[in-house]
Amino acid sequence: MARFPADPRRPLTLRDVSEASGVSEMTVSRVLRNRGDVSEATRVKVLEAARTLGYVPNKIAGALASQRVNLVGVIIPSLSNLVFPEVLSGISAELEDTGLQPVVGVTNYRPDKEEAVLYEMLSWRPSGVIIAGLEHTEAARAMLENAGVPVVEIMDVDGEGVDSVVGISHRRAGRHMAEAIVAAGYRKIGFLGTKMPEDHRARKRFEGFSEGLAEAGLAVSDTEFYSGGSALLKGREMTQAILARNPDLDFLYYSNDMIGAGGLLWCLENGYDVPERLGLAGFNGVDLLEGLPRRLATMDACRREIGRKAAEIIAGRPHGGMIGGEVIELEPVLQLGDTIRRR
Amino acid sequence: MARFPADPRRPLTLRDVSEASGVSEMTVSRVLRNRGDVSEATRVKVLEAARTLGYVPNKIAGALASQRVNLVGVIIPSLSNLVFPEVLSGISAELEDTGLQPVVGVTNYRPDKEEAVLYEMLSWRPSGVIIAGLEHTEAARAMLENAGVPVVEIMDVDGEGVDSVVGISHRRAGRHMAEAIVAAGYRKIGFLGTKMPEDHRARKRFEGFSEGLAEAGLAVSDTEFYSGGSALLKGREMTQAILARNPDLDFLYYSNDMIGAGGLLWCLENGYDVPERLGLAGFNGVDLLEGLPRRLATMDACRREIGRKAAEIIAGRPHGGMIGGEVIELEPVLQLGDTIRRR
DNA sequence: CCCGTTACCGTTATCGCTAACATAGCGCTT
DNA sequence: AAGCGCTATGTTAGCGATAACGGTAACGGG
Repeated sequence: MARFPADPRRPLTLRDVSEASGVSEMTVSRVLRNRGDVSEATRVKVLEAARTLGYVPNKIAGALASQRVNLVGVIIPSLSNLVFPEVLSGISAELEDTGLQPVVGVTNYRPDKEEAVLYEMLSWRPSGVIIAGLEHTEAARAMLENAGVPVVEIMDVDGEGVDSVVGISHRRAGRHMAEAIVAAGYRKIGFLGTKMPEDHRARKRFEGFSEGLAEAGLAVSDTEFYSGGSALLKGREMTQAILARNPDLDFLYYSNDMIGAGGLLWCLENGYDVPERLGLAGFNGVDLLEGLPRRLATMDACRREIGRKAAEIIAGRPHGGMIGGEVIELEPVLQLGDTIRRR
Repeated sequence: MARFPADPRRPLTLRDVSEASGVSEMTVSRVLRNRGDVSEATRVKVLEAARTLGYVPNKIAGALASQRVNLVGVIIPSLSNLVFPEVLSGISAELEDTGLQPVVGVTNYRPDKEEAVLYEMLSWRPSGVIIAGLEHTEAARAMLENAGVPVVEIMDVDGEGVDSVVGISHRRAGRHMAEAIVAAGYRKIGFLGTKMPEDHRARKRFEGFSEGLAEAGLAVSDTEFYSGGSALLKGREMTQAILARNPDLDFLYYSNDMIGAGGLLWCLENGYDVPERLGLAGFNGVDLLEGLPRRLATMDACRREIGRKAAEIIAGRPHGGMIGGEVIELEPVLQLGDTIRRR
């Protein structure tokens, strides 16, 4: 892999390839991008030269000249939540052969971090932005509006979006779960969730859940919140705590499957009769649940599908075409599992 | 948020800000990058103008002009493995206030995908590359060597690196586990793992494990492999299968904690005396294990620490300074938990 | 033999920003 | 008053690619 140019440490440019193959830079550029007419002979010559030199195109220069960037910014709160990697996988799959590529930014559920990440992303002039949630700082919202590229807000449809929106209604999801629980005859219901004030979706589920209970003349009897740590362990601890405080609860609704799984394990170990004496339910439908001793009731949050649809919208917009934003609401499916009694 | 320029849809540039604030583009650039001396008065003026216009700098142009890119490419096999998000979190934490920013690429354990992702990343001329594993295609290796930026290969030290290497020896990890198991008096040992031929680290653990047993005059009595699906569930199924085939096994070594956890749950449900009659161990030390009925024996793979150290190396290299690569080997810690008997 | 077509390839002018150098104004020294 | 050293700002010349257009060779029909 010898280097012809004078300074062996200078990074390679189109010119190096052009000199090595005896054609103009423009022709090399055409070959490398498969664009325009190039004779088979020179095409082979150029590719050969590029390969032996080990040339890697400089997309920075390319993007500046063409005003085109094949990146899609994806902004999510966390990677350790398991839900978001699944959304990502849906996005990647859909983007696979569109020439577009996702770039991920993580906010840790902090609005200021989200704003910073968004700013950073937009400074690379991506072809589109996919961002979790509908709640943003004022500045972030302004940036999204003025970005001049398609924006898709995902996960949640309960609120006003900037452009397109793909998600589920967490409020209705909570309400549906409440209805199912009431229908199954449970009456003294506890709620266990995260303490994070910025987890708007969990909050909306809780609100919808409360409303659903209210319609049946019920209310949440007790709540327990946590933050940080191993979710499975927290689920155990919280379950123990809430049941110690309130032994006559007959249902526990967890804001996610992980703490729900922890609660389930704890209940089984401590001899609770699930689902007769005590019902349990989580949220998300993570496939981890399949390996549990009993299948926890949950609701599938359509994570992969949300990713797919969002990517589809970005990929479908013909280069900045500002068509009106669409709102796609998916229907989460209730899975009763083995922890809600059936009759 | 009014727009002064003629065409209201034209993206903003430095010139717009410069005209709005009455100074040269260069001065605006200086203000926005906090570089060079600018009087407080003009600084305020410029920031004000930039803010009201909603200007977002164009890093593409900036990078081209300055030959500097604040991105670090991070290439990992998967996001659903839980291990890699943790590595990522270590990287992000360390990069937090260096001005550098990680950009993630996922290979799905496919060498050809890895090569493609690497090519794509290098075409953006990042300041460094962090890549999982030591095994790459020939072309990928050549790209890494000629990239002209620091490269850190992570997770594994059993092999030859391109530049710097941060990880643990999976071979020795397997061997240590074997020694601990033998020392605890187990003799008929089964191994359960992934089928993936490209999971070199799991393979190396298995090899080291076999060597460790061999030194005590033992061998792996039976093996069971899987691919895809819910790891927890697979752990159950494999455990059932291997024990049905080979009821006198007295120890099961799992290649990761998830299938180990599934196995543990299955064993407990089916009345196995763990750890007396049957010992179990996994690998990784994921904190999910804390919520299990019993603490699975495992070895911490130092995931966060690996991320930190790798990022530290990238951040510490003064802009392309090609100092010789360092090799940092971390020591995984054996945690006996409750599933290896102690005497 | 001329001219229009087609197929291929080169030239020129940016893209938006920053490195490096140039310059202007100021206070102070000697 | 000239000269010096600052500080604050402007000017110039690219960075490495691509868009848009221009040019040329080869060919064929009239």
